[in-house]
Amino acid sequence: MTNRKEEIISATAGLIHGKGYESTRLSDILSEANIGKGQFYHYFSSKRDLGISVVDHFVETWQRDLIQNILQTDDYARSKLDKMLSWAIQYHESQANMHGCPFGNLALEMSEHDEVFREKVNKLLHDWIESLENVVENLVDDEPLKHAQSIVAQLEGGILLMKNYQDISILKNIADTIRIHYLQK
Amino acid sequence: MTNRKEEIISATAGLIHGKGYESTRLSDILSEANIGKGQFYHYFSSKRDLGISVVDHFVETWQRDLIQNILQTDDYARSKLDKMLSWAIQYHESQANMHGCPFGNLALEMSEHDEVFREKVNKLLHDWIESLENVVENLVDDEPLKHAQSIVAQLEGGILLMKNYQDISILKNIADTIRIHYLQK
Amino acid sequence: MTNRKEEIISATAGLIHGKGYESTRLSDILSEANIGKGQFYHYFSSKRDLGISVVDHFVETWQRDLIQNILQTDDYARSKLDKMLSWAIQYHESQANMHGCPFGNLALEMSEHDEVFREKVNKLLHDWIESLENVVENLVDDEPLKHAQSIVAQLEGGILLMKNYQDISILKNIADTIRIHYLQK
Amino acid sequence: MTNRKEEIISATAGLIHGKGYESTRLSDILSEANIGKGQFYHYFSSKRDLGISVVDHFVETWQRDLIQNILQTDDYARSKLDKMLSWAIQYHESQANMHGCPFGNLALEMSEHDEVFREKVNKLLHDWIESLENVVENLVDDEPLKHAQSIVAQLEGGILLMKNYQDISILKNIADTIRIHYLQK
DNA sequence: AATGAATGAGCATTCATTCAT
DNA sequence: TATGAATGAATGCTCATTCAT
Repeated sequence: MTNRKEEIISATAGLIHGKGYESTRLSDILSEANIGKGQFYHYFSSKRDLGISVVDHFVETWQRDLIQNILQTDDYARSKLDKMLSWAIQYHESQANMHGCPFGNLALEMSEHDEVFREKVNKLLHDWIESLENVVENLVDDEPLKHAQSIVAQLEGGILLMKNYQDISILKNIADTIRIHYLQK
Repeated sequence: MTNRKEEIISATAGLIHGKGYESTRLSDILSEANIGKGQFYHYFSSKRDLGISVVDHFVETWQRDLIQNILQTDDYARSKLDKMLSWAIQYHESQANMHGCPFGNLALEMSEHDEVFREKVNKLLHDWIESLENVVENLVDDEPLKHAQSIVAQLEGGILLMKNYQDISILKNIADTIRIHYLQK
Repeated sequence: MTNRKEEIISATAGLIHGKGYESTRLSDILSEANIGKGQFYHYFSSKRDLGISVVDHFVETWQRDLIQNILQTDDYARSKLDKMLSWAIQYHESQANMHGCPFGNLALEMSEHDEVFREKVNKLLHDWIESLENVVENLVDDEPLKHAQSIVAQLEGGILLMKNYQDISILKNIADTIRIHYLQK
Repeated sequence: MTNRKEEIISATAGLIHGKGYESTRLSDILSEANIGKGQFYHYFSSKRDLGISVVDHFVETWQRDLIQNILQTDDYARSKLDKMLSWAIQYHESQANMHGCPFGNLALEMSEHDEVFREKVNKLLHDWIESLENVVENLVDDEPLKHAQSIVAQLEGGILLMKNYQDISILKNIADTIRIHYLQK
């Protein structure tokens, strides 16, 4: 049953988000998903194969929750940007430990090691920026792409700082600064 | 002579910058520094001991090149911010591969694994933001700390995007956006 | 099947008896048991884990062969003491090299290094002395505990001398002396 | 100066008594004796060379303190045996931790590994038993050698038990039993 | 007589993957 | 489908000894 495969992917997604891809051992996955080695290799050909499925899983979630359900709705641009910022903060507030952004983490860990990981992360970041560009062009006069890049960079950089400070307030400050710049007038 | 120790640190700094701390194997260090195992453990008590020395090495370099020689000079605030952005771009342009920011990389890799690494990275990020706050308060009317955080976040996030895109132009875009916002008037 | 685990324990028991715990290298165990490293760590979490299993194995054997089957039977006290001495001599005579008493060896090697080893050895020695005390109280008028301690000490000391002399006759002399003292009248 | 060599031997004697020969690392010796590697290899050709000197040192001490100054004096036999027992107890009482008998420890650790160590320990044990035989022949009617062996075995076995119990009272019990047997009449 | 840098074989352990059942 | 025994290269580290100065 494919449910089992999905369960393994979900269980591993949490591990990879928290510890990174390399530091997530097969044994961690096995005990987290409560399966044996044979079953693992029945569903996946290698740890990397699972890793790629996990990235796909993250991508699907963000495509749906962030891009489709927030950035590509019929809402007002101001509202969409505001919702995106709230969504980001709530995402990190809901975690017991501040693991950071799964894509930011994977971007830094895997970009130079594995081209397939890099491209999948790249695609998501690109889609995010592109969708945000369409939102932002209603809010600025010039070069909406650069504004979208700047906003995403601020968020990813803010999450990086937040993770290192282990303090969510820095991400909230960043969100405030973005709101003041683009929404307050 | 202590030169040998410095050589090992320098050689390892490049490896850790490029591959991360965990993925840098002792065997990589040994062949990069052209030494044997015994010699390594003569100078360092463990891989982690060396890792900490490497972080200290990065911190010293940035404290000198970025904070002292750019942000804390007698220069005009506008000039300091401009030089910082140019320095960042030149730093990444000079590398064969885009390894990203050593501190950003370590922040994401080590924050949740090793408190000593986290604190050292944290101290540098904090000093950077603080020095930048003093610069920025001459350029904005309100809450210079948040502006400094926002600028550092944009740079770190921009470097993260750059590394994943393997394209430096995105970092240049971010620098442009910062210049337009703070310097152009 | 758990047989494999037992095989490893048995093979290692001989090595530890002959060379001591520390001097028994994992590589010795691996080639003696004819297994690979991975297999070893499949059955045991560490060398120490195996070491403890080996001590348990020795304890079980002695509890059965010496304490239950000799000292705690319904036999006459004189007969029990006599059988114990014969058992001890035969134990060391049956070995190609005189490795000494596994518990005496471990007592001296491990007492100050590892509390778990010490306690396990301690328990066996204590049970031995206690069972012997019950035997001896039928043979002496005063303080059977001290007599039991004295007999065990003579045997352990005699085995120590035997091992250093590499000559079993000294142990036989000790057994004679004990027989003359407690059995001849 | 030869004083330096003696200092190294003395410092190492304590280490080997406490930790055994194998577990005493060259680095332990170096820091205990406060010397560098070069100096060590100036005085000794190897760790084993030092180890043999340490055994010689122990042998000399016991030859003097036990055999000459107690067993081979003009004292009464009863007094000599009594003094020997008191000397043994005081020897172990004066130590912070109960390291056991240096010769018993070395006998078990080295007998099967190194013939030179074995022979040196053997010689001392033999001399001890021989001297004690001469004492004991005044106290018993038959086979004084076996009595001397029995007494030494009881002491060595008692020290072994004492070390494993980490309780000196068991050695005192053994000494009592020997006194009652040979001295009380 | 002395220093400590350098060597390298050896150590216990980890881990993704394969294979027999 | 599923189990977990088996593999073996690789990892970080130890340690007695040698060597250049």
